[in-house]
Amino acid sequence: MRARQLEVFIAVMRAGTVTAAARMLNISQPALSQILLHTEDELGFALFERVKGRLRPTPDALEIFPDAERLSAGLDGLRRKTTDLRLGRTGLVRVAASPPPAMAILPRAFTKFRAQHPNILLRSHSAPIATIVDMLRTGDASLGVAMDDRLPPDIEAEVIGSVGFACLLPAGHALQRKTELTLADLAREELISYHGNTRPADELALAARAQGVKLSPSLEIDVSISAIGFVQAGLGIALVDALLPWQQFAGLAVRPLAAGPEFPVALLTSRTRALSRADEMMRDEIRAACYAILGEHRARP
Amino acid sequence: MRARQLEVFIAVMRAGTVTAAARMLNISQPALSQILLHTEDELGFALFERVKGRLRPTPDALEIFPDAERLSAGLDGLRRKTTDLRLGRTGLVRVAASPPPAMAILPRAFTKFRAQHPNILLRSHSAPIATIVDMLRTGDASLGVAMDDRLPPDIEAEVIGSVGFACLLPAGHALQRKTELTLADLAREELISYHGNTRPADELALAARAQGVKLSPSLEIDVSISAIGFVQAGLGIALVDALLPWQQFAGLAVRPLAAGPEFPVALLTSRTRALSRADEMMRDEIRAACYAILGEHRARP
DNA sequence: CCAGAGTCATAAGTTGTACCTATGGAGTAG
DNA sequence: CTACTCCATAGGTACAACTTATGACTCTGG
Repeated sequence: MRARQLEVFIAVMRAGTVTAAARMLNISQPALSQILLHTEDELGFALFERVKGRLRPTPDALEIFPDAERLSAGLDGLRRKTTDLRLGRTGLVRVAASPPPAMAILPRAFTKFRAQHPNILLRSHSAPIATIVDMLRTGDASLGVAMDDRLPPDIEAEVIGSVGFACLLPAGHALQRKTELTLADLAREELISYHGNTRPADELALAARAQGVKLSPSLEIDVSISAIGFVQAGLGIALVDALLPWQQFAGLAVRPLAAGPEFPVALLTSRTRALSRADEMMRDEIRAACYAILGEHRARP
Repeated sequence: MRARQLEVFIAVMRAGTVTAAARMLNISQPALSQILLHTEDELGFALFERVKGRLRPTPDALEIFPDAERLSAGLDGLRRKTTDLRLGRTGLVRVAASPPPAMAILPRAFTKFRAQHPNILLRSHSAPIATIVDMLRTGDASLGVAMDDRLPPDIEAEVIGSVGFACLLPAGHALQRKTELTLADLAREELISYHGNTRPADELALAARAQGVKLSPSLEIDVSISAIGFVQAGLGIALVDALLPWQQFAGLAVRPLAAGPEFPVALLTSRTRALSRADEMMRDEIRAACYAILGEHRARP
């Protein structure tokens, strides 16, 4: 099985039809059809049953699909790695992070790192946690920073700090007079917060129940940074992580949430991939930057 | 990077020289040299430094070597798996069958199959017909064997034989002197047979009416094998399928029922699911085993 | 029941990869 | 200097991977 045959097989399995798979791979339908037929001929057994002009995977195809996917992803990762090597000959450190740490922690860590290692190329990816895990697995990133420490077993999560919640008030809101807010203060407010079935939403609900408060989020978001626009528009008070540098944004006031739950800040690495020396140095800088920034939070919240 | 380029790179890394690597891969030295040069050209950076006519790996080559080795090993593994699948050396065959064929046909079919394909995992489920149909639909089994050919339209039933009824007499019963029994012989006996509204019960009643005989089952069972205990306890004569190897059980005498109805023996598959190659081979073995066993029945009933 | 949109397969032709054999240049060792 | 080893180049063949054009089949909506 050649690499191309692997790609074609996977595309057809994912797309369901030859035509759609050909579109995915940006080649013509007959080209893909030929490769598929030739692959089956070489393998000696059918990968798909042709029934009423459609394709249906055979059990044999289902059997090898997971391996094929893993291998193809590995090949893609290697291709990306080689192009990275071509471009940044002296080295490349890729960090994938959720938006809050990407905006709060990485700028400082990258600044320190760049000062010490000026010719190492740095790359930052801001992505949701699932993508970060995927990038670590394929080698598209070697370090990750996220606000969750419950991760698959092949990902190592080192908790390097924790941060509470912040309340974002529209400019001029009455609650702005208090230096910190409690869940009880928010009971009758219009709330903007993480949508249900996510970890922060669960923890907020849990804390509210424990304090005998009933919260009623009326606007749900998936990433905290998207709250900014809604708060500026006066749609309500946002309950989000306290890590993002909210002070930088105009039109809103930030107040810490007292006695609320905490987010862990975790440094992620793949257990199946070794770190380069540059990666290790970056890891140290991220640890230090996180420590420093959380210290500033506590000093001047 | 194509798969072949990966193999060539690894061979050169391991062998140290182009010539030795070409020998390892059983190709000519110029062929391998070409592939290597072309690979470097495509990658955009050198994998080897040419110094004094010899090759020395560059740091970049060392960087990607572990990934390349892992991927190449994975590809080899997939190739081995596919050839195993083609030859039917690997896989899992799950057969769901009613108790009579499960005990009479599957042992022989599995024995033959195992002799030819020792590494294929076999799994047998003994279940009532409704469960068999369910398992075929969900993919929990790919083959079914039952004693009924009237099945839902999404289940294909191939009749591979038919078998009559057998009478199980308690040891020492008066009728034991006859070599075969008729429905008339059973008219005034205590009978153990399938409970009403099942196909065998209906067919028995139909045949009895056609022959002007009135049967009076006094004990109803759902699966034929459960008759054994009742017969051994002297509760009556059982009228059951002749397929199960009743001779194996002590304390009862077996006599064929003459001029009685017949059970079809059907091989079941789902019309919406394809068979793996291993499944197909097992299907052939089941057909053969059924043919052989029914032949033995006719020869020595 | 037919027209149109979708499916997959086939045909014919182009390009480039992966091989081959034959040969040349360059370093090393006797 | 010669013989040996190494790698690269030249020229040619077979096949894999594409292209466009086309046909056969199935489902669906008027």
